[in-house]
Amino acid sequence: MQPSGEVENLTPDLQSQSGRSRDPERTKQDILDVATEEFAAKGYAGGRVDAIAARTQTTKRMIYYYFGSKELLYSCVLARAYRRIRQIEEYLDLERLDPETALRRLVEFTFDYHDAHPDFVRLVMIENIHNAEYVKSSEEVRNANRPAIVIVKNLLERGRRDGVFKREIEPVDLHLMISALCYYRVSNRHTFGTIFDCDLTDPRVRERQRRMVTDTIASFLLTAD
Amino acid sequence: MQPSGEVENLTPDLQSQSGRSRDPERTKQDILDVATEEFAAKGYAGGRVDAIAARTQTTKRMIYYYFGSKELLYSCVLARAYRRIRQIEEYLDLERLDPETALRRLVEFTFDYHDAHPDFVRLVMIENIHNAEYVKSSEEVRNANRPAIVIVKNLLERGRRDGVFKREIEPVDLHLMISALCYYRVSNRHTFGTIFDCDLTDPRVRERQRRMVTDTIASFLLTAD
Amino acid sequence: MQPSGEVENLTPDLQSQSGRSRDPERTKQDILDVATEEFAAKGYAGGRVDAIAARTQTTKRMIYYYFGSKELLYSCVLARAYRRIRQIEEYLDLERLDPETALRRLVEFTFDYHDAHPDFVRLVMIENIHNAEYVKSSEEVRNANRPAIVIVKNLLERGRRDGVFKREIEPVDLHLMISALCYYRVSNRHTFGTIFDCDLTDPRVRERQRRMVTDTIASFLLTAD
Amino acid sequence: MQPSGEVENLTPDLQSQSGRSRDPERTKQDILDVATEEFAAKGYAGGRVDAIAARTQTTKRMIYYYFGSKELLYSCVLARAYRRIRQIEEYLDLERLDPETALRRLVEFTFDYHDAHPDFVRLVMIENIHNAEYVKSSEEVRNANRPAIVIVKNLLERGRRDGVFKREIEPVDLHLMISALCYYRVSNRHTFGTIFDCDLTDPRVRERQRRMVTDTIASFLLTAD
DNA sequence: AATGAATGAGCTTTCATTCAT
DNA sequence: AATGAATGAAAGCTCATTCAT
Repeated sequence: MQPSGEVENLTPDLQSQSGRSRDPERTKQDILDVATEEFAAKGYAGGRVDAIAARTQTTKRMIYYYFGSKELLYSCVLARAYRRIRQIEEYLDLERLDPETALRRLVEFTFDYHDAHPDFVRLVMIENIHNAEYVKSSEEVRNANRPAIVIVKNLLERGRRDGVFKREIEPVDLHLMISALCYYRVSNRHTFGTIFDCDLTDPRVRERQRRMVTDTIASFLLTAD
Repeated sequence: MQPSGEVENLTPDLQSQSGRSRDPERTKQDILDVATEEFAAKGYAGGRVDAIAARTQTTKRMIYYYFGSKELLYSCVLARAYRRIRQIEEYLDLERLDPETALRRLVEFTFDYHDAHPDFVRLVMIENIHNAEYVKSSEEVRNANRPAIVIVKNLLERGRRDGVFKREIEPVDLHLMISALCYYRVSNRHTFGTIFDCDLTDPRVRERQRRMVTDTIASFLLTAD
Repeated sequence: MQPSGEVENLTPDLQSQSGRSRDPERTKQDILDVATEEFAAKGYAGGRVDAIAARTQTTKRMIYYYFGSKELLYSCVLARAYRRIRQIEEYLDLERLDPETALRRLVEFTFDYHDAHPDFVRLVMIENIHNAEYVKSSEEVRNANRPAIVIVKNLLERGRRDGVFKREIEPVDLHLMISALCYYRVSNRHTFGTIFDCDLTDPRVRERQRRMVTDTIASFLLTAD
Repeated sequence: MQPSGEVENLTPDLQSQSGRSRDPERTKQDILDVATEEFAAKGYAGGRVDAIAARTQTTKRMIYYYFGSKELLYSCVLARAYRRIRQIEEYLDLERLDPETALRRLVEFTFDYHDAHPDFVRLVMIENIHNAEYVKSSEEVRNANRPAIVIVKNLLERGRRDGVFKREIEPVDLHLMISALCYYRVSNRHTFGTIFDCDLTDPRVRERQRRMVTDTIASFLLTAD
């Protein structure tokens, strides 16, 4: 396939010797990466096991060997996606900041994460189309994500105690608003962008909306009727 | 000959009395109603032409007779859904109200419409999964929905002229925020509800969030840093 | 495929015009015939839907169109096989004959039917390998075959009343013995024939065994310890 | 990584302590025991190498290491089953008994063996479904079982010489009848039991039929037309 | 001698669609 | 204008088996 002559990027991985991959864990991650793209792009029903296999170093048979079924593969994709957002959330470390700064930081982080991970947003969309069947069945996902509310709760209490936050609001409701404002512009990028003729991926638009969303949440908590 | 179990060539028996239904337009609407439910419930790829036919007064063959293909049927479903929200939007009649009242009314209407039409929300989700391919191809949908921005634009101008709205904000950004806050709690009902153990369909929750969302938008526009 | 020249047996069936069969009922029977052979030859698990399709005028798809699944096809094959033996049983008309003649006629008929229908015997073997799951589920098969016991019961009563039959015996036990003696030489044709080096399909062997089996049953009923 | 659901590469954990079992012969017997059950239960085509491995102390790989292929494993299962019935037959020791007693003993032994070994009966059924391909190929099986005819032949000759047996009958035919009457009630337990609503495993039924079968064979040989 | 990892080939089944009147 | 019958193509999945040490 490669003609003779100088070949610079001779990949030093052992795997292609006689077609067998040496590293099962790497193969599994490879499959998960591709499956994430496929399901995020086409949905669960629209995603094709064949298509995943074709873009992988392995065969379709290996997908079943490692994951058992299309459904189980989808579960693993989703579990990993939810695990990742949670891991990063832990780095936030809002406790040391004053309430308003902490709030702004939380919103900005949420904004940035959604903006940077459209595939995660799409997986969540797809999971909602399936009535969250997998999330309902996975205690892991539920447990891993609930702490998000605790973070918001602690922040709210601190802000109110300090007299900075003027509003009464349920932690879950605040979390919902922040999520909504960060999620929608990614999830509905295509319909909204098309209908209103604006490019939601444009960096300038992103910056403008990032400030607006943060200000909206802040102005709500910091004022009162 | 066939024992239990579904077999394709089940004679359609009584349903299509004497073989043909009298009213083609009614038949088409019937198909569209069922198709809307099916696509909203299962997505485009997950939706089954057979399943639509089975819950219709006609046969699968008629779907192809009237709509040509699954894709065209989906287009019609989407077109109708977008047409409907637009029709109702026209009743809003915000011009006669003072800016703040008009703004609150706009948010409340948007909130109520999304809350009352989860199938519409799901169709929009599905269309986004498909990268808005249909919306991109349909001038009708685009034209019918753009006026929404004009409404917001006029309202913003009037509010600023009157000195009521203190913020500089792009009409499209305001529309985005209102939509996001109303859409997310319906679109992500299942994942959000499951993870944070709250019922987003509960009337009390709805009322609380309706007020909160309206206040959030209002407080943003009516205040300044 | 056929070279030019005189072609005597031009089958007058219309079916092969443009590849579509005109007669669905005939197609179904065709599939059932081939499926009977396939399942009888290879068992349920060993039978291949592809193999059935290949020997049919239709495609594999049609098998699913008409029968829904491999399992349902197998059910239909079995139902038809049981229906047939029952239909023929009704022609026996033992009532008019004296008890001994009637008994001999019953045995001979049973012998001949098994001998002439090895595929039926094989289907029964296969059904027993599957613990009669289909027979258990089919009221039709059970109802259709139970009358066989009534025939035996009536005959036994008549024979005892007339003083011809000297033995006390349960109808179901007599039926079992007759069946066993007629069934085994067909069901175990291959192992028995191979091990003991005899051809159980040889007409002379069949005649000898037919007489023997009949005499065995008769001698049992007509004598007493 | 894998949530619920069976996946192939489940680590075999504790089972093969330190990776290797000490006793190869014991392992082989273990595999044969499980394989006998599996093939007897599901047939050759229906039996699964995976299922056998799962219920064994070893892995699927070992089955291939020791037996080479599914087919060879099946052969070994069958060989062992035939070897066993033969071994026990040798204990019969009919020579010392008078002809009628010996005959009754032979029938009763055959009856009891079949009744006690339904798996053997099922293996023979399965082998017949496969047209005795294995038995045909195995000189061992053929040689080991033919003596059964010699036993019957000697008995018949002795009985006729003594004037006790009145019938002319081929040894192979007598063996066939005895086998048929003992085999059928086990082989067709499920279909016969279901259709005629009787439990052929009930001890009282067994006793009744045991006597009947023995009497039938005896009455046939001891009487003449 | 023994084994964990991997797999090609082929299985049953499903799907949107068209044929033929 | 309307429809019953049929179907090609491809999907998800399973099976006995071999690779490579």
